Amino acid sequence: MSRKVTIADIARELNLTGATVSRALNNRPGTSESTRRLVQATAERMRYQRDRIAYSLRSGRSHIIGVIIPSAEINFFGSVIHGIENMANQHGYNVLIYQSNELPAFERKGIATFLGTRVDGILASIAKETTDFRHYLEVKERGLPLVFFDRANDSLHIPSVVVDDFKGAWYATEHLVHQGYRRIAHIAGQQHLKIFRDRLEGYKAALAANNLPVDDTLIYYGNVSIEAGRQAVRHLLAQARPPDAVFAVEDFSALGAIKELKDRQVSIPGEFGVIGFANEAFGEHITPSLSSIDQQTVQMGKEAFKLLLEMIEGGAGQVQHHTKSRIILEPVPVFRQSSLRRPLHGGQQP
Amino acid sequence: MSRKVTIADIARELNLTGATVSRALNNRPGTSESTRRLVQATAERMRYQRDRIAYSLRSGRSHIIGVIIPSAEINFFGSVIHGIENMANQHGYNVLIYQSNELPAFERKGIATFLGTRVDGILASIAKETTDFRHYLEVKERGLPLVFFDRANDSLHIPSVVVDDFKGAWYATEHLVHQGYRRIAHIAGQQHLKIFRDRLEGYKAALAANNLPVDDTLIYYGNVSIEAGRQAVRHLLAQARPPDAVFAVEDFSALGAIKELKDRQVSIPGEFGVIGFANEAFGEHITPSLSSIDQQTVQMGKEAFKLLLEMIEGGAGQVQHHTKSRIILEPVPVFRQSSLRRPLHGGQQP
DNA sequence: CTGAAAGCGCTAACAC
DNA sequence: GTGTTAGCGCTTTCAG
Repeated sequence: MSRKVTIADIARELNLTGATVSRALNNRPGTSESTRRLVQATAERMRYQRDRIAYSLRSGRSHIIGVIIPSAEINFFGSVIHGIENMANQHGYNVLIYQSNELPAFERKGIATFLGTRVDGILASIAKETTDFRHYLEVKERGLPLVFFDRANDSLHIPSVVVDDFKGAWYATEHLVHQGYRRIAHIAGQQHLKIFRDRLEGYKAALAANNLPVDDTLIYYGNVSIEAGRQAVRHLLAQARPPDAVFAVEDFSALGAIKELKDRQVSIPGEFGVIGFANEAFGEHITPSLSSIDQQTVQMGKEAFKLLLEMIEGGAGQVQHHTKSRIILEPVPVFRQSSLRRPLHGGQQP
Repeated sequence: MSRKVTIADIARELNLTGATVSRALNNRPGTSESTRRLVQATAERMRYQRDRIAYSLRSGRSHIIGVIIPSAEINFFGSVIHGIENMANQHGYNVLIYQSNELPAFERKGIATFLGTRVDGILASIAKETTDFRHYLEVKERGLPLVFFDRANDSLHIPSVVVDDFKGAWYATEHLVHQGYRRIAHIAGQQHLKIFRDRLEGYKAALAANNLPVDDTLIYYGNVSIEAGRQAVRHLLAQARPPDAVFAVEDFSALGAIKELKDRQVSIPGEFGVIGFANEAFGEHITPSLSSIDQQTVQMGKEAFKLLLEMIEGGAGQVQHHTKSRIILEPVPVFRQSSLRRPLHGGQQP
């Protein structure tokens, strides 16, 4: 085990002192051009590598950011992490992962270890079970930069990066209208989550804007699962005036709906149109392929890191005023077979 | 920004000295029961939190492990990370993520930053483009615990956790035999990757063991993609004596094969059986649903961490001898519609 | 332009 | 049992 080479080693080698070597390595003023070059060359030769722990202790900066996600197993978050890590890496930061498993207790533990590790900032997506947000507010009060992504909570006044769920739902619903569907149902998600509420509102608004009535009997409240999608279809088709299309709050409900419709020999998209939300990987491969709304996951990760970085570098105090503290990404519709019964072209409007 | 509370603060509060407080907090011998309790209570009250940076600098241990993966966007790795992080968390460790993006240059950079951060160990899955393994050998020589997962390289003699690709391929192939298929083709992957070579060998061995000839014209060498799967089917069906089933080296090729077969109105599994490898999420949802071999991703992450932990705690030197340095996980067949043309039951053997 | 010295917060040796 | 001291590796005053 070859011992690590330290600044002291280099200093000894060159008959200098640690201070000078440090200055030279960091290109700080107060060293002659020649010694700086000499020092840097020897450092290279000796394979010197700055000890970030010591650096952190001294400087108070770790160049590490902490990221709290519900689970790395969920595709969506893997994709966001991808965006975060790539951007962080470009800026000399590393990424510490912590999974909440959707439980507030883990969130608190994650924040605690992050504080101990002196991360320079925290990115977080709130756990489903979290209703008390004090641990997040404490982070803010400590002056540690914090940015939410995807699952945010506006009332906390903490910067966030989210996708525009309202608009995405609007796009999805309006697309079904343009495709000639007239009774459009909605499979809704748990209403205590803002993202699902927003989608419901977007759905309603798009109907209204297109002079279609909002019929509460066409809204099915489920729990975001394949089974909920199946149940929704059973429920909707049993009605006196059944719908001819459905916008599902996310892709798994949409998948359940498609499965149930196929079981009942309802042709998609001919008799019935389906569109989901999230653009999960499977949507492209099922039959019929699933139309959906893409949430720009990688971009979300990148924007979240950039916002955090501004806060870190700007000094957390001022950021609230100087930087845009709420970034809303544009959802991107992805139209596939499940909702297309007429050719797509530019002039879709009536 | 309320300043951090340190051991010194507690000591001052109690008219003690830092050393005693430290001992008490860490339940180390040499403190009276009463003071220990007192100290711990005050620490709690003052919301003391141990500074891990200082701890690390002093102790040389960071309780952080570094994980190098090709990309967090790939499902498989997200799932492994899930296993790693959960297990690490249980043992008081945190996980630093670094993506290689399949490039050795990033791997080297990742290792360098990990060394700087004094991670206690490294878990890595080798990038596809990596052919020179010196950076990994250096980690080993420095005595820093290192474990490969999934993408390993035996010749380096570095501990690893992998799934038994040979056996998985054997299971897949033999299953097709048991289902009555007699001319079984294989869509192979790039042969410079060991995992793909092993699957090819498992396929051949299973055929031989079942007294079926290994016919080289039934092996298609592709590049692991949907398109390769389609090409393979086109190629195979054009032959004088076409196959009646195919074992694809992974699920995307299998998916391509299914798409092409459906386009050609070949009935699955009646006329033609298909099985893949990896048990990707989409396989369950396509039509027909895809049979595959599960790679135990979460388990892989957990085992990898446990092995690394043994090395960390045991002292890296001895581990080579004391611990099982190569863990081979049992692949788990998942039989679905694409390969089932007779009912499954216990007595499958002829 | 360079050196000496202090200190980030913690723990481990060695006193007492 | 508790205190004193030193030091992990680095940066940053303050002197020279």
